[in-house]
Amino acid sequence: MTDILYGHNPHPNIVAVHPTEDNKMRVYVRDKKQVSFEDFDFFPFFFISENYLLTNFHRRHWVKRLEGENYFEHIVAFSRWFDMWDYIHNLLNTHNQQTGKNLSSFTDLPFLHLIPDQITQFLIQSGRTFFKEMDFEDVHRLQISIETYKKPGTRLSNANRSDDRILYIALTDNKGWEKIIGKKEKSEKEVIAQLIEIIRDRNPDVIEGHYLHNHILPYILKRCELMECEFNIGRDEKSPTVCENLFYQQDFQQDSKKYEINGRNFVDSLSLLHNFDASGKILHSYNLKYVSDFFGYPSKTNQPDEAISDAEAADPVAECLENAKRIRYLTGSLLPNYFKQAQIFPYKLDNLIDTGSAAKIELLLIREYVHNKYSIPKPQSQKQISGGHTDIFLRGVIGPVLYADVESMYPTIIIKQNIAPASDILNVFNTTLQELTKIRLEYKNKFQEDKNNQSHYHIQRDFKQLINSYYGYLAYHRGLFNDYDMADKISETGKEILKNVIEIIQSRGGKIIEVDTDGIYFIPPEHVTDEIGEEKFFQRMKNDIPQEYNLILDSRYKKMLSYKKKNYATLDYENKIQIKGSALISKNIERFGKNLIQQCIERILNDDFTGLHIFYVNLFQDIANHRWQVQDFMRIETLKESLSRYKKEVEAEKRNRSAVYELALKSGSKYKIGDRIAYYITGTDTNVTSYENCKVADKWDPNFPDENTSYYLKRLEEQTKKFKPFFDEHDFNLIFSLEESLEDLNDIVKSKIIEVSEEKEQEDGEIQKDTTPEDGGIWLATE
DNA sequence: GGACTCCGTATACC
DNA sequence: ACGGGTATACGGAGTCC
Repeated sequence: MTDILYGHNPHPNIVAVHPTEDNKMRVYVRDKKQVSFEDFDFFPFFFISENYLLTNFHRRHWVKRLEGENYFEHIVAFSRWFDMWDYIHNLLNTHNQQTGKNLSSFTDLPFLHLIPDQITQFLIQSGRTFFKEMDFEDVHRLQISIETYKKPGTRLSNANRSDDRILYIALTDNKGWEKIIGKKEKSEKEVIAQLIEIIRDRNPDVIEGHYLHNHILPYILKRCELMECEFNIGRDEKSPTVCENLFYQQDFQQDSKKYEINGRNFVDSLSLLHNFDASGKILHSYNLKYVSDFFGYPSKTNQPDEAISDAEAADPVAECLENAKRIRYLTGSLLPNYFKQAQIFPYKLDNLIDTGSAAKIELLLIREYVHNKYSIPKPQSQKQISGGHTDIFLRGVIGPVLYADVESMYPTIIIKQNIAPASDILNVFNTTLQELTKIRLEYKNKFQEDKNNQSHYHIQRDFKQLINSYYGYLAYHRGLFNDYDMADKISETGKEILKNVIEIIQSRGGKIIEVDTDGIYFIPPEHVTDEIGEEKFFQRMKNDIPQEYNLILDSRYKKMLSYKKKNYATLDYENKIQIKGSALISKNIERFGKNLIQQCIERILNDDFTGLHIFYVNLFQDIANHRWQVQDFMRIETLKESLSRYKKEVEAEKRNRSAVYELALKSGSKYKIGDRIAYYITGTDTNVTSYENCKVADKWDPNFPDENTSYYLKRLEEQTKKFKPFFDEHDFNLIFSLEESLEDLNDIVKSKIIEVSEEKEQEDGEIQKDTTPEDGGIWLATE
């Protein structure tokens, strides 16, 4: 039943939806080249639990008792959006009177469940979704790039300054059309008028830009405001509206503006990139040229027959057009993923882009429950559940190494064991997971067939993430259908599977290095000496585990530096090094420390101990003699709460003082949440209290360096200490000392491997407790 | 005053 | 508006000798 996944209404070719003034929903449909619309009834609704229904509400509404015994067993519907809110205000008042509380928001009413977005409500109610029966290229997408003038001497163009203005606007679309405006037009007002005319004429479904919400739209709207003209580009001929995303973080209001336009979708390539690289480890910047090149934009410099002249490169008009093309390329690669998702989830395209997985999963459930007129549950109260299994067996420099993992372990467990929330009577959870898995595999195969098609890669990647979130949803404290027992069952099953694989590897003569949740690093048995042997060994091993779980040989490595649980580095057969773990790559470490760790890992993995020694000596002396830049030793931290809240908490002794906040308070300038402050440690004593001895990085003067050398030398030692376990003490002291060795260190120093459980015994001097598996000691005796 | 523990925060892995 | 648990590093504050 794919209706459960796509919604039960087959209405094709929907490209936009918005509410009209008379409380209908206007649905725009693209047929070949024309866009038409039709208005449909819309009944705003919410879920409510018995006993809380109002008896004295006289505006038009319907109360429906839903089937089943889940907590929210009534749905209340209205003919007008305003009436629904009226009802809710009455609910709040009644509740406040009865309880003496002073609740101000519907989110505080535990007996009410409301989906706050009108369009999403409509899509749930009607079973419609966007883009059914359409191909991605059928959607008409327009890219926009603006070139602004800035007053000489200023850093950025400012729409508020009368001198600054829009010079050119470049427009492209996915049909290959391109246009520059601002060359012929006499005034900025004419440029904007021309822009509006073009948008209305071309009539795109999607308007795309880089920094669309933070730069392009606010700039254009500000200029329109100053010139007292409308930017009415909506299909209803209205202007964009701002949704001040007023989400409150403690006592501080953080504003992030988003714009909406009736009848079209605004897509900011920045959001797509942010979703692509949420951890911030892949992309080094969001600069348009950099990111489009990263995704493989065929730039002119790569095409010798179309050589780019210097004049052209410096031409702002050409550059502006080039930017629009780069946006088109970027969204062409990243947007199909959301196009596909929009066919499934009841969201308007632009809302879908910044929605989390839990919300998506939940709306699939709710849509089906509404369709079946079935009651929906409330969240279970929070409870600690078990997680994945992690362990480390060997520390040191080890090779060769294999990495095996159970493919999509948690989702597979859910499907194979038919796990679903107890409240999910209609079995939507498991059904949708299976359907989403099919789609993921379909796109994974498509990508295997054509590796040039990046959009297939992105689709399978995001669907994989979504599928993996099904486990997280079960333990999500706000999830209506959460079920902690089921989440527990999944992670316990996962632990068993992993322990089973560990035993199999050990029984076949392999040695485990490190395991985490669903993957295992191990040394193949000695008789396995090459890639073919490894593959054969793995296949034999694989036969020992239950067929429904797919164990795969994910990768093989020349060497591995195993440090602690979740902290290691690998060296592959192309000599590429990958470092993992917060102890080894944390952003919290100063740049010099990060460099040091990287050098240590690189040189240890390559047996270059002499080089490492020289590097260490040089670094030590650079620090001791202030031969470095503030960027090398400053630390950057983000203000995570408001200064007033910080002060309050410190005074109440609920929180420790912290250097960044003290600096922000001292400076007197206005800092807000999210601001980043770079600072360094001053003073002379090694063990200074950092919040009393710190300065903003800008104030460091290379001519009068006042950084705390002794503190930073201590930091240096702290980082090098991490590598102590890899050597005998004598060897370690040869590398990390200032003295010159008479011999070549590469001839005498050797890195070593330690059995971690043995080490534990030695350090603690304790009898080993039964925390390790009963067979843990058997194979340790070998070698 | 140093060594130790405890605790909260930040970051990373899967 | 918001998936989860497991793990390491680190600074501050309190405790003990």
